[in-house]
Amino acid sequence: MKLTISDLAKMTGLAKSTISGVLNNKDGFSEKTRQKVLKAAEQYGYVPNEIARGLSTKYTKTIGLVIKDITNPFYSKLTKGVQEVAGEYGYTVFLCSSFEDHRTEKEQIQAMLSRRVDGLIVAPLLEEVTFDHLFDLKAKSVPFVLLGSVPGLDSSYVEFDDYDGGRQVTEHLLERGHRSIGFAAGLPTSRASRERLRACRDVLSARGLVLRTEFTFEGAQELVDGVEIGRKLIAMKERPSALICFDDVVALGVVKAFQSEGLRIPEDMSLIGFDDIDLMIFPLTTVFIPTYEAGKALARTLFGRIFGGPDTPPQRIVFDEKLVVRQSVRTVTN
Amino acid sequence: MKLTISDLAKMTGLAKSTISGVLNNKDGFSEKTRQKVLKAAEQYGYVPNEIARGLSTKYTKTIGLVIKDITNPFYSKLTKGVQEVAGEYGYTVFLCSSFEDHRTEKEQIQAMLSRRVDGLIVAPLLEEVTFDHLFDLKAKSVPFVLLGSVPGLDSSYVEFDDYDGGRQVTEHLLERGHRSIGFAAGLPTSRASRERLRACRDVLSARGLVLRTEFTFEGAQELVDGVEIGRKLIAMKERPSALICFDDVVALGVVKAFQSEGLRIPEDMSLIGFDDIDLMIFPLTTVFIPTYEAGKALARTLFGRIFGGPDTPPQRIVFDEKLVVRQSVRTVTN
DNA sequence: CAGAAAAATTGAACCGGTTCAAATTAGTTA
DNA sequence: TAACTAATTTGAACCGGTTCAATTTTTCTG
Repeated sequence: MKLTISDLAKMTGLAKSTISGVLNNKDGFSEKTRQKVLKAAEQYGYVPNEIARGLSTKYTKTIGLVIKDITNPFYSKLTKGVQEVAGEYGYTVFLCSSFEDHRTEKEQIQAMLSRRVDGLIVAPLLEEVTFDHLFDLKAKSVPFVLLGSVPGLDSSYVEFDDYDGGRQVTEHLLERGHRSIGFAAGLPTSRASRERLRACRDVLSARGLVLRTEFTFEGAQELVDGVEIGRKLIAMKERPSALICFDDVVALGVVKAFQSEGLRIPEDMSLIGFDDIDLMIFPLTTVFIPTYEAGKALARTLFGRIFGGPDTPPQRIVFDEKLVVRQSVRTVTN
Repeated sequence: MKLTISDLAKMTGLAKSTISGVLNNKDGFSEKTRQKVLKAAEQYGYVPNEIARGLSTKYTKTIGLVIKDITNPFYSKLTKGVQEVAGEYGYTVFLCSSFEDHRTEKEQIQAMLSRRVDGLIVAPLLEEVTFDHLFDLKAKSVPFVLLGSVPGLDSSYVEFDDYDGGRQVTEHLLERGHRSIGFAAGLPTSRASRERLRACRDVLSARGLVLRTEFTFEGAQELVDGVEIGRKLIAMKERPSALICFDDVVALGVVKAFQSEGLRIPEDMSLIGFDDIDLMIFPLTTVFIPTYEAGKALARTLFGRIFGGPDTPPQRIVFDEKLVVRQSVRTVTN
């Protein structure tokens, strides 16, 4: 059915190796045969089989991207960045989603490896015990770059200064006079969330304040989680004057809950998010995170390693986070 | 470096074919050798090379997904659906974005073919002249499913009843008393947009009304496009009483523009979108489109064809669109 | 316990490319 | 034109699996 290099060889009366050579632009072929081959390939619509090529060259021109959820603007924008750079290099990307499940993450990585990707970009779930699969990658010297560093693993990574983002946000709230602050944290598997929470606690305690447990929520990930947290807050007799949300999506959920009860942000509670997603129309004070740029950086770093060989020193890239003040935080005057 | 089947053969003293057979769960092997092979594979961490396997079996356990822009919730949700079903089948998906460029779309498809994907899901750009690449797929009998039918091409597809969606929306506006309606259409390459626009015109003209050219916009795709259209509308001395937007993202842009000028929806203009995206917190009247389900259906249909062979009759699946009335359309009383 | 049948294992060819040393052809030079 | 060099072209091995007819081993039967 499909035309192979041997077919072309037969048709042109040349050797397989000649066809291969010409098609790969190697020199040492007469102009005559070169044309003959090219014409035949063109005429019969020859499509090289990258699978076969990959088998001998060891390069599949393929990279794997393992993220948590493509539906989240954070990851879709990052993915776009990765794709764009990959395209420049003639690479195609396998998209895998861990769906926030650790076992799935491992399986996906395994699937990528068995498909012999030239490299991997992984946004790993943070699970205390089991980074074995990532250490394995290093041991097998598979080129890979992580989104977010993993303790003890000396690898390339791209990350955001989430601790500083958490700091900026908390200080901003303090400056605006807030003393009672709540925190809607993400899943415990999110490094970013942990860092932001840690920073928040640090900044507060430096002022002699604490994050009260009843104002601290966990596992906020999707819009509905934000809605639920919003509802809980509304139901409380006493509310924090401001809530820091793990990301804009969760913040949107909180806004939705408040709006549906006729409450207003920031009048009834101040709100802050992270990511600065494009689809935001609510004037949410948030933290800009260069996800698109990070996606590109991840891909560039990976290609650096793929083409640079196993001795390429690990790259660490940290992007700054930047507070974007809009109108969801009010000034508290006592 | 990497362990191969021949390595295992040497280590166990068995033949390559034995290793292969056991690893593929073929029967006809004694329990003793079976264990021996399995143990060795486990112990030395053997990872099968799907590339090599693909070369002989012709199955790469890989499908290609060509969409327009992963950043758009419509496509990211659809992608999630595709991924989920693919995962069930042990398949991995190549994600490609055409970035709304026809040449890129062709190149991406070509790239997928050269990587010998077992099948393709394509959300094709609608360009009058050149569907050749899709007809080619059929000619080469590559399994593929389209998102949206292509005129003259007898292939499997999954689509939404966009015409009916456009009808519902327009009739809803008419019922609410609107007579002066605007339309922010998507890119001319969008089938959905065309259908909706056509339906809108049809319904209006059945009532003796027309879509005025100055109220008809084209090329709305991202949030910023919506913002721009919103600004233009605000600047007009006379505005339509309602605007139908190609999708929720564009509608959000319009909302944003209005809000930033202190104007309100629906008081100052009614607004309707399409998609019913999750991230919507504005009470936008919109049309629900089951993108996630469609993604699953696309994948299922594709696997039906992949496993069913070339004689599998083309499947056509049409999902209904359903108006979701919220609060962005006011009732006009003359 | 020989002989036949059944079960288990093997070896070689193949998938569609790449690679490179060896062979062939063309071009120079004396 | 013979001899030598440079330019082309080729053939065989290899990449890591799968497949299946042929062979070897085991088990069963009379």
